[in-house]
Amino acid sequence: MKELPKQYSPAKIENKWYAHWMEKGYFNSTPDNREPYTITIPPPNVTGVLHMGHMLNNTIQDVLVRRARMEGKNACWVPGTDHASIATEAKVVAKLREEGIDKNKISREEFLEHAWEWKEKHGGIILEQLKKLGASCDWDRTAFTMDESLSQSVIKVFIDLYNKGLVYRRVRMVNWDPQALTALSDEEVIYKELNSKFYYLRYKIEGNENEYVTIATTRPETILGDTAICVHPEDERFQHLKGKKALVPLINRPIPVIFDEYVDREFGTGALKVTPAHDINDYNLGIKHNLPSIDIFNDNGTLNEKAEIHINEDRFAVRKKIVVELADQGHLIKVEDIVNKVGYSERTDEVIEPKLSLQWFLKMEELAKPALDVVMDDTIKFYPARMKNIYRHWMENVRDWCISRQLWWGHRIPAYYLPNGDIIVAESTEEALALMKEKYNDKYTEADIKQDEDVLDTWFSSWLWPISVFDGIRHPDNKDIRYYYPTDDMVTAPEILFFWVARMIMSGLEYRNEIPFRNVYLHGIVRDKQGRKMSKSLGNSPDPLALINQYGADGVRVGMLFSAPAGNDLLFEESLCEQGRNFCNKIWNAFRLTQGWQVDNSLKQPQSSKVAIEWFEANFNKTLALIEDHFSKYRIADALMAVYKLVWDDFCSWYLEMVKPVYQQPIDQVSFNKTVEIFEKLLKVLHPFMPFISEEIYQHLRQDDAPESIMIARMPRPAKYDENILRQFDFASEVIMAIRNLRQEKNIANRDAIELLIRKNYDDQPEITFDNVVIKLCNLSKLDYVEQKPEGAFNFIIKTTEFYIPVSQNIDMEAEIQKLEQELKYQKGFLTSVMKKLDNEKFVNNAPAHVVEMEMKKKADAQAKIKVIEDQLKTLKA
RNA sequence: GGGCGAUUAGCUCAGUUGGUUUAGAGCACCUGCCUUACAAGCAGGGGGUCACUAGUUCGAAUCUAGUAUCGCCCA
Repeated sequence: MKELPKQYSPAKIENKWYAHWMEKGYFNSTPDNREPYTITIPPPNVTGVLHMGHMLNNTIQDVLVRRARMEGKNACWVPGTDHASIATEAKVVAKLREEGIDKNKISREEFLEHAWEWKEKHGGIILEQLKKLGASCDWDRTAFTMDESLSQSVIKVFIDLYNKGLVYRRVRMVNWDPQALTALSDEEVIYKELNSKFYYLRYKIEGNENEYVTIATTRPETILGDTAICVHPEDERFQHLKGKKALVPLINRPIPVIFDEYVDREFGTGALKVTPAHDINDYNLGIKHNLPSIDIFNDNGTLNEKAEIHINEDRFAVRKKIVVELADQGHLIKVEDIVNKVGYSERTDEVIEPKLSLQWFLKMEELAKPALDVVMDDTIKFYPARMKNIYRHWMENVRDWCISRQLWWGHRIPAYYLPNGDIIVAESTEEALALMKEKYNDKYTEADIKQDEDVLDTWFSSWLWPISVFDGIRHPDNKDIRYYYPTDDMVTAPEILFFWVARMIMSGLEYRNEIPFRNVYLHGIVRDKQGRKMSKSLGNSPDPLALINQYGADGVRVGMLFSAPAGNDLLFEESLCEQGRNFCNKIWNAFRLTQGWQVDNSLKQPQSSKVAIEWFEANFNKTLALIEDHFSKYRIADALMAVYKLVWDDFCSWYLEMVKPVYQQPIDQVSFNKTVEIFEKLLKVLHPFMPFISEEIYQHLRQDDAPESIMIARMPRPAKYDENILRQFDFASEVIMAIRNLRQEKNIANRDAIELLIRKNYDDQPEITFDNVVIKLCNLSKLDYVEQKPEGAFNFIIKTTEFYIPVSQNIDMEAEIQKLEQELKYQKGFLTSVMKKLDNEKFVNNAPAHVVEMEMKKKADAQAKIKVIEDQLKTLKA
């Protein structure tokens, strides 16, 4: 037999098996008569590279998919990427700039050519990286949100929603990103707490030389866009200002003083400057009081001519300058420190400018209601369930979704504008022309219509993902969509619950009249050990591929899952991967051990091996049931831990030690075959978590008639098992541990054989099932049952059975007595606590019968044990 | 400011409608071992008044209220 290395080395093995699986097409799925199991990947950003969050996300999905496949389901995991409008466009613009090309100087078509070129070259790196992790995606189905079929689906949906009156175009206050030069949805704005300054500014009252009104603001540069001062109608301090006008400092524009209960009298000075063009609340006030809006900003965040001063200077530069000017001219009363929240662009990290802008919106209210219902009534189950509350809160307060973006990379909005202001929404220019002709005859020609320049929000394509990857929008009755939809599980992070999960549910209900998935598993965010989010700028994120090189994909998968109890953020530590790698090594060495055995088929199976096998099988079935229960609750970390202990503790530490032949002795045929069979079953249970090493060893062990890959083998199902043998083993293992402990305490080397004498009390019959195992694991030369306590022996008590180990050396009687007295004290304390309950009439009367019974048994056990200890103490002291 | 959730061993977490030996796991830690599968290992061990206070109950880590601290979401 070939010599196996002492240490498992994953690199070559992992590449070999992944290539093999691909070649055999095991990842591919086509509809058949089996039950489907479907996951659509949360499409990573096409500009992205693999980070730890993806590792966790995709490890979980792969575990679920591989398990389902082994359960005999037709498993389909659809991979893909989204086109990430803003991020990709930013990358392409930057690349062009490096090449000396200005985006503004080239046409839309030329730009898109560059963008596609970039995508072909750099997009999808992340999918290649997922292969290193072992992801069993059906790569033939790889989708991209700008593929033809998915693009057409997006356009179709836009048109349909427009025709239903759910999509509309309107001037509204939007979140403007002055760097990306586009509007963003509310969800793309991240509010950060900042230490800011609160400037108290006084405005002169028109016509009164020495009269002022003082306001407080964090954004002094916006005074140039003020169109009113607002105070509370019941505020005594400002009654005299009724009908008066204030003058905006520096530019002396008169603005009215208005009265509205919106103002918080306690906050600031109680007087509020109103800038309708640059604050959402002011905007609403402006509408109510019919105020003009003065938009003082250019799209790039510099001031425009409406500001009158500081034209073309940046908003933050102007803030600094204007404070000085206000101070010089006596308008600045004081400056306070204040903590406030400022919105930043999720993509560019630029400070968001609230801006009035003509944009496309999707009405959410009607779509949200049914999407809320299916989650609240558990048609779609959330794991962890508490996320339902968060979901509900959002869905009940949902606002219309701004879906247009001032970008080129993405799905161009299919709206065509006519010279008379009419809008035609159509799938193509040809169709738009046809519709125009229908409506206006030959009044206009193609030259008169102009398509909207903007594209749709990327999420407006992602929200169709579970449908569009199966082409279910364009062809609602195709075989794939009918078979795979609704999908089974959606695995994602809570941070995109609203961006994505909620909207997928809406679109699913709208376009399939059916939920998109049955379960949503929300895992936490991967953080470093100090609880900080992993990020490039902090440099606290390990490189996933480097980790895989170092610990193996199996090791890293195990490490990720160990730290990921359901729903919690996980604090990642590299040592967890090390633990995963060590686990691989343990499995590998168990394999090496069995490989080294010579089989002698003339040998009779020892009783100890027979009983070991019976015990292991019972234990295996019990654990399988536990693992299934964990999976049913999406407790994947717990399921893994159960497998880990089953393999390491039960199989390696107990079972193999029990059946292992003496060094250089052969093993009998029956035990060998059974051991291989057990090992194979364990590998199957391991496979979803550790696909590579399980396949490698499976291939060594498998018989010719077994499935040719563990990937397509069947997952063992729990069978009935004998509780009795588990109980007997528990007792035997207690005895074994006690003897090991005693050997260590008394310095008796393992190679020195010892004798064990057992004295049963209370007429108990000896249970001899595991006696041969005890003899073997403890190196006993003799095991006997006796009536009398022997002289000159160490002893211990388990339950009410006394154990003696005779020795020639002197025994420290004091120490033995002390040990027994300590145990006696514990037992008496325990008995007291039990008696407290049993002496309580209310307890005996009210508690359920089985609880009282249990307490009675505890009492009897404790009393019996106390008596044994006391008897022993008596003899020792005599 | 509004809402949600958490607080159990040094760390990360279980603890399933309140009752299974006066609370469990993994890691870390301590002790002893190079015992021919594995030192990426083996054998053993210590460690918690379940955040605090009151209440409900025969019985509370578990239910209720309040307090403190932390986290997340939203404005």
